[in-house]
Amino acid sequence: MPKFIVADDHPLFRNAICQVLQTLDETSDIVEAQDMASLQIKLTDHPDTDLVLLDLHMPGAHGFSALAYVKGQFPELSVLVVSANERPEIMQRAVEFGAKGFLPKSSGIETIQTAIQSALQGAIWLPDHAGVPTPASEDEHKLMEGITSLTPQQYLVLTMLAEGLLNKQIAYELDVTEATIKAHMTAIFRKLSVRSRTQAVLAISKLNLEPPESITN
Amino acid sequence: MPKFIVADDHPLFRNAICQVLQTLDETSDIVEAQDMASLQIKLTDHPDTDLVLLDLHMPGAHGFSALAYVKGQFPELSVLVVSANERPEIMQRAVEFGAKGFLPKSSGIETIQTAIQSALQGAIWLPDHAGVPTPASEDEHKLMEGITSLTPQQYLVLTMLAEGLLNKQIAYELDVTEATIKAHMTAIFRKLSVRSRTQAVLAISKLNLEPPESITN
DNA sequence: TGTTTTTTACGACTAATGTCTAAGAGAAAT
DNA sequence: ATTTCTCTTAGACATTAGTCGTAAAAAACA
Repeated sequence: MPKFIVADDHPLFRNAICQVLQTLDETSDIVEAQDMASLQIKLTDHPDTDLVLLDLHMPGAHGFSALAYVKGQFPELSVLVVSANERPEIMQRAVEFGAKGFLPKSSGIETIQTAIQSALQGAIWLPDHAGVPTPASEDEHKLMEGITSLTPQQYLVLTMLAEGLLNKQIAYELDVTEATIKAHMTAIFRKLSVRSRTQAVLAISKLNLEPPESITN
Repeated sequence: MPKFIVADDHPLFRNAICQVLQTLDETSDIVEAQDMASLQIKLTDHPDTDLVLLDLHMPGAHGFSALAYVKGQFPELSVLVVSANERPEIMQRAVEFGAKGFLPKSSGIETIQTAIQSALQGAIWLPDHAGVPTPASEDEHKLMEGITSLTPQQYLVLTMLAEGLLNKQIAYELDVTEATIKAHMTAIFRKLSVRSRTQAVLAISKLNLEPPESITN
């Protein structure tokens, strides 16, 4: 009776994945999440989850930073990245950054089954066309480690910063004082090895897999 | 006797392109540029240029923003975008944003010749695998228009902002007062319809074609 | 050549950011 | 039960960022 969490903001696709999970094992325990906030909650509520199917484009998820954060919060958790992206480098990066594999959304049912089976058994799975590994730079790893070390609240603040919000606005949204946000900012800058919010934004935008977000819309 | 400017920071590739231009017409007048600053100078020195072969990844060029800026400064100029990127949406976008076509760096010599001939004659040229057009969003066009309207100095300041530099650092580099940079910033924000440097950085990072720049290194 | 228009530049002022120190509350781990 | 970590806030302070009005310089234009 494997436990899954399917994290994807597209209801149709989420359903499709759940269907496939059912066919694999009818006793599967399946939980769904549609954004990073709900994923956080589900992960805390279900610490014995065997595998998370993670879309890196949900609200609150900024590309690989979402993967880094989840792996930071739950280091032992198995994560299978699911994305519409088909670029071989991206697929390789997912594994390099701690995922059990990369599943393109264009995959057929058998492929999805194979990938999940593989991930459940602890193996790495990648599509045939994933190509040869192209290692990430030193800086990229440092950045991922930084995000890994962020606390939940810090990650939340970072995502809101990445929306272009002022400290004042973030404070209002989270119902805390501006002083608190400033404190979080300072902590975030330290962990990401940057010196300003501008540099923080630049840093995490380097982890975005989809180039112009609007291009894929 | 057509006049060309080949703008690419990779010397080997620049040479290769120049070779091809020679084979097309030995009387060709060919000028080279290796970054946006030198391109700016060459364009001013050679106002009768027939075609610019523009790489969108040169120093100072932030993806499509470079195309927008060049077209803004020289609206009548023909530009053929040259890039290692192979994504169909990106190729379509180049044309949508005013280029005469998109030439992948992986192209063979005959292909390159065809593309240049086509561009010289005023026609649009795209690779066979460019797929169907996927129009850019309203916001994207607004943003491109904003960049188009930037003055040379403003564009320069914007690129330095996109490097994560402080106003003070930009002022030092350009040998002007911080007050001047601040004035430029305000003007840039107006034109890009943003309210802070953070939002400006977010805006132009949406025009970056290659997602994580370091991934392709 | 004389006249707009644009670009670049700057100072003064206000608002937003970021750092440091310190400290309380609560949750989680040992 | 004690320690550790996170989240929270405050105040004081220093720096950075952003707006407005204005003026010189350069470019475009008549």
